[in-house]
Amino acid sequence: MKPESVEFARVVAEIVREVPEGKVATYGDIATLAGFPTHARLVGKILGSIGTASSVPCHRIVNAQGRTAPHWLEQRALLLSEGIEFTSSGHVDLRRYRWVPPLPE
DNA sequence: AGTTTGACTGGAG
DNA sequence: CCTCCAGCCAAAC
Repeated sequence: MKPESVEFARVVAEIVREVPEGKVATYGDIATLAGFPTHARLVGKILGSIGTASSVPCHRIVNAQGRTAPHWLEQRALLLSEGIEFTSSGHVDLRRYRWVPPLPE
């Protein structure tokens, strides 16, 4: 099997779980933090395989444009309930809500 | 082993 | 703001 794929999926879940309420992260960010900057699409696939029932707040993950997933209509409502504001065109204001991981001094 | 697909990205029209 | 296009890379067929 491929330990890399399993590890990647595991790390992605770990990172997404660290995203605080009221904040969002992009697929590219998660992929980069996981150690694979070029696998943004894989992040989406993994989150999809995880499912919303998981302890991973996958609804806080949006694309680099601050837009919600095209095939997941409920996501927008979830973000709104966490206090995240959307612009008139329906995208998250990344300028204010993008999550920045805690830096180790 | 070749082709298609995708919860992406950034730029162009 | 919207849609389309090309680049990207691993998983699924």
